[in-house]
Amino acid sequence: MSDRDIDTCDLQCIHEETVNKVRKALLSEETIMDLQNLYKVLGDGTRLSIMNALSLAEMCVCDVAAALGMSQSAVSHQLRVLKAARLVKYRREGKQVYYSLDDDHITQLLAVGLEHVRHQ
Amino acid sequence: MSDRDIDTCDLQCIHEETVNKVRKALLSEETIMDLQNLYKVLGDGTRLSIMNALSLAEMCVCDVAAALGMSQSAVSHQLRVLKAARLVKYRREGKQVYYSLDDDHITQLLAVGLEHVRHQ
DNA sequence: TGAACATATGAACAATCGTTCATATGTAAT
DNA sequence: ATTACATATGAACGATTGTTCATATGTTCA
Repeated sequence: MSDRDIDTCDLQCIHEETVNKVRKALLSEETIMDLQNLYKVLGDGTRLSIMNALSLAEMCVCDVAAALGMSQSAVSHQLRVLKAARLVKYRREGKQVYYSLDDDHITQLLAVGLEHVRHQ
Repeated sequence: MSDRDIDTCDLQCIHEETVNKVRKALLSEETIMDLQNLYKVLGDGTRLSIMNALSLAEMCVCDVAAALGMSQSAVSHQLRVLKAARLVKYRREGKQVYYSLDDDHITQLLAVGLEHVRHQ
């Protein structure tokens, strides 16, 4: 009963076995959405620049703004997005809030992308 | 002469040494743009689903459409984007065009993302 | 408590993006 | 050549997103 027909589409030329096999093995919609959100967050030049900067040193918000030539507001907004995606962590010290990459795993995430980009 | 002042921003609270050190070590704008484009392409549920499907089997366009319940047009449009980003490759056989992931490197790119997502 | 300052956030506007619909291209048979 | 069909592409519309501007929050020091 778990094997329903393909009801969403009536195209021809289908390799039914392959299609059915693949359908059963697909990642859950939720996982896809999580992945989508992760890569979407990384898919912005500003945020990548921030990540790049933070991979070089822990920095407070206005350091990041100065290093990248951006407004404080824009940086803060984007750090919020990065924080929500668990890509950066922060630490308060007096009036400043210091940001850094969440863990080494994140560095790897960037490294794999860099490898692909440079592999041209 | 390579060490210009910070002219784009006049914020206070700057750790000048850190900022200057980081500025010098930042990736080039071009590299950032390439990375942005890569992750932006991956930052879409439809394209991730297609990648997911192709990681399970080589498939022709209408197989992908059937497996994911999408229109042929939408799939074709997205495959074009994936192709441009060198994430998938294709092979013509008669009227069909078979797509698959470009190489093992791409599989790794997805795997690292998956790891992060599941690491919650 | 009040001033100074680092950071965060809300609203809004411009730009970007993914889909659909219609149609074009290209391949294989008759 | 003409028909059938798999795939590709162009235009356009609606939705999403990143920035700016204005302002709020929260911390330190006098």
